[in-house]
Amino acid sequence: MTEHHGNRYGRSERARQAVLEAADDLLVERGFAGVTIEGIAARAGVAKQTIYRWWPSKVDILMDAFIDDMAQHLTPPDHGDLGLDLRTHLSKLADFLTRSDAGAVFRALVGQAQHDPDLAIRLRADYLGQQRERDRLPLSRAVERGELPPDTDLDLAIDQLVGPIHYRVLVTGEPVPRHVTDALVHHFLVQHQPVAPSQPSRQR
Amino acid sequence: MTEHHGNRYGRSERARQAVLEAADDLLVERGFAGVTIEGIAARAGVAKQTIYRWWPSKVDILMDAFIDDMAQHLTPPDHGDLGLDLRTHLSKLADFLTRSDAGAVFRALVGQAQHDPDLAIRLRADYLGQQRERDRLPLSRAVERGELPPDTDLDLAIDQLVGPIHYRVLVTGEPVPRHVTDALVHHFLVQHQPVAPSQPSRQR
Amino acid sequence: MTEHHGNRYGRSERARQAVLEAADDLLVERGFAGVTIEGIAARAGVAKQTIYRWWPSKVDILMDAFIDDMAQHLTPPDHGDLGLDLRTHLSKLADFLTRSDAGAVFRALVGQAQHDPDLAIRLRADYLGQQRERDRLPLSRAVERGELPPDTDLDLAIDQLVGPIHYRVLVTGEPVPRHVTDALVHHFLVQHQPVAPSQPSRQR
Amino acid sequence: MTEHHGNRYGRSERARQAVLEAADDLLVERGFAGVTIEGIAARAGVAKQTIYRWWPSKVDILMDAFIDDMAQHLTPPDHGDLGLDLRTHLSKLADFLTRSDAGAVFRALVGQAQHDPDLAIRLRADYLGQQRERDRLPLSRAVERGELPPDTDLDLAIDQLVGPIHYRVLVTGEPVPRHVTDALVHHFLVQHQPVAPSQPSRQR
DNA sequence: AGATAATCGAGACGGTACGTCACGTCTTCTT
DNA sequence: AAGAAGACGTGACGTACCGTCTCGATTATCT
Repeated sequence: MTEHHGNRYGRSERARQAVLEAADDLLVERGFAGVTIEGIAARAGVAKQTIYRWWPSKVDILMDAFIDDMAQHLTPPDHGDLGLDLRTHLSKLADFLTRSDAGAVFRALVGQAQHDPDLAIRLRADYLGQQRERDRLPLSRAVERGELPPDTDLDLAIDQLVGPIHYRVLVTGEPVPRHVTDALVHHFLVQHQPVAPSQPSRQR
Repeated sequence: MTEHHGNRYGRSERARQAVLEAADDLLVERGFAGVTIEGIAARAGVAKQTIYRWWPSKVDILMDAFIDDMAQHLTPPDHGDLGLDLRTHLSKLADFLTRSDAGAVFRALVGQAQHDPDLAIRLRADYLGQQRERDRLPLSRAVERGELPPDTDLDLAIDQLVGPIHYRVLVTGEPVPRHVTDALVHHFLVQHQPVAPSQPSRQR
Repeated sequence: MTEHHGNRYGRSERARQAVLEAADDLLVERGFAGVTIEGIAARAGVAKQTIYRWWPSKVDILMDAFIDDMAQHLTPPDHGDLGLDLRTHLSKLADFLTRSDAGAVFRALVGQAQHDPDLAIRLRADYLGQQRERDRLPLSRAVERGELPPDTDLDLAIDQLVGPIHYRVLVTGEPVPRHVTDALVHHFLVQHQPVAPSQPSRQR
Repeated sequence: MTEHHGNRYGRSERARQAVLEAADDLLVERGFAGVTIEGIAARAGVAKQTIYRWWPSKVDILMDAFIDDMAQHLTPPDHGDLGLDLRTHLSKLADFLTRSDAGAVFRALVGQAQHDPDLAIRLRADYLGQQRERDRLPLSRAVERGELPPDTDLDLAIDQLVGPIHYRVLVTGEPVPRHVTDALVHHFLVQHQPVAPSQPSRQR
């Protein structure tokens, strides 16, 4: 890819990358209010018009940055054991939400989505759909393996597993340590485990 | 209360009410971005300085408006039965979050809190603490009645019950119908019911 | 006059002066294209909005500055002698147009008026009318004194006297030295002097 | 001339014409400020780069358009009579300045020249020099015929004749009807007519 | 019965960021 | 080589609100 300043046959990849990085950096450094089009343009060494040419608003920039970051993340493992898979997945999810830069962008986007129905729709279309697919994987595999009954309501199950984590992150602000995610998985398994009366031990 | 333009010994209640109502109206009519100090002042027939004298920022105005609205809401009932209490409470909570004007203000405040750590702190101090007390009531009463074991982790229980509801409201945007809240309560009860090994049926 | 930052009972005189001076300075230093609202605001230490509050455009600022500068200028003398009055007046006019800062502003305004009919109208209303009155004074006094016939077309006379000066200044760019203005006056007097056939000398 | 999009051996005459016409049209339709390179390019169906390749600025385009229009205009007639020649010439000049499209372009260029010394120089080099030659013709012929004394200052004479017309057009905005140009000629002839003491009538 | 001082309305002020327009330069592909 | 197309960095435009300030009017209490 040759360096150029743009022409009709394609936009400048250099400008695109610089904008996404600048937006990401500004969000982490100064918070959502500190992300301004002018600030991004100045930090990225890019013209405001170039930003407006390709992104309708600053949240679209953050969305692009977020999608780029998320490309390969949060795909749950497959150990062939529901409990282990879930514990690993939820723990990673909690870490992502509370500790990573991408998680900070996600929180900002979800926050802004409360004020902006269009953003909410795009966020669901561009990210949450895929994420829900990933969240569903360990469960559907468990159904196939017979670990879960075939009539299990997987959507409700996902809400039960990831809902409390998001609630802590977005509402109460409490941390989500490992023992919390493990406890969520434990209670979930209790609900659905075929009750085998004579073997009471089902803890990991 | 007589109309007046200021006096030496106290603020104008009329101005306070007008500001809170204007802020509320603007939020509902034009969304969070449409709530501006200048807009509130103009609609309330109040000087900007009067607003700045009494509120540090527009979110404080919304918070005041919200607290006023919430004064007596969402106190869970006491039927003496954990399942019934929880089903009623969660259903009301879901309605509040998804359907009421106050719920719209709450969603806006939670959204803004993602960008504004100070607001997050105030929101927890001024509202969430009380709300969590109310959420805890049915559970603590159940412990006293012996419906739940005394070592139950009530905080985790609350997260399990209200977390999925908030997750739907704030993140996925899906509705929270009655059968969802009932299912949440059902699964919660299954987890904590003293396991009676020889009677596998545990559906209500 | 107490220093203040503006209130409903009057604008800031300090800001007004600073804006007019900044505009004047920028015109002289960088030319008309160098006069920008942002530049004026920056140099005057004033907010752009303050400029837009009081002036519709940059030419209005220059007009104000010009009117201020012109308040007491170019009033022709009264020596009781038409030739002397006119020679003095035209010479001062030429100096004003070619050498003074105010003249530079005038040339810029006349230039812009070629592109902007509204400005042309305002320029005539706010300045040229008064200036024409001043130009007319020596002539009307001469009529009263009997130096000029009472049916003299004074408007045409003014055009004949000041027209060539403006032509040089605005069109050909040639200088307008004293001998040129004197020659204009001389020829004008020749035209209108009552022809006394037997006394050919009529030069001063 | 075949339609083409560039070739190796010379510029596109089609593009040149389209640019000049577009510039002219925009000036007449939207005024000087409405003439932009981007607007010309769009209307002419020409790339911006093509314009920049051949003209340094938009005023150069207007200048080209103006010179094209002016090729054969305003050459004064030769009736062998100074008064008649001048009356005809000045009347045509006034019409050109006040009524023609080319006159509108000329006024715009003179206006812009007040802000742009480079343009002023080019305008004088490319147009005013030739025009001054044309203005001088009737006078120099009159000198040759003996109608004017050989020591007449022709430059001053031209300024006296065309100066007031330009003054009205550029400064006061008054119309320049026939009787005004005739009066200018009349007064000019009075100045220079050899004084014949015994015949006072010298009106045309 | 005033006098008085905090509060009120109004709105001008110095700022920041917005989103748009046109500039003049560039790169690419076509003719 | 010249042209059409259009992306690029640049800078000014005019607008919307921000939070601060000053002003004159209002009015409940205190002298």
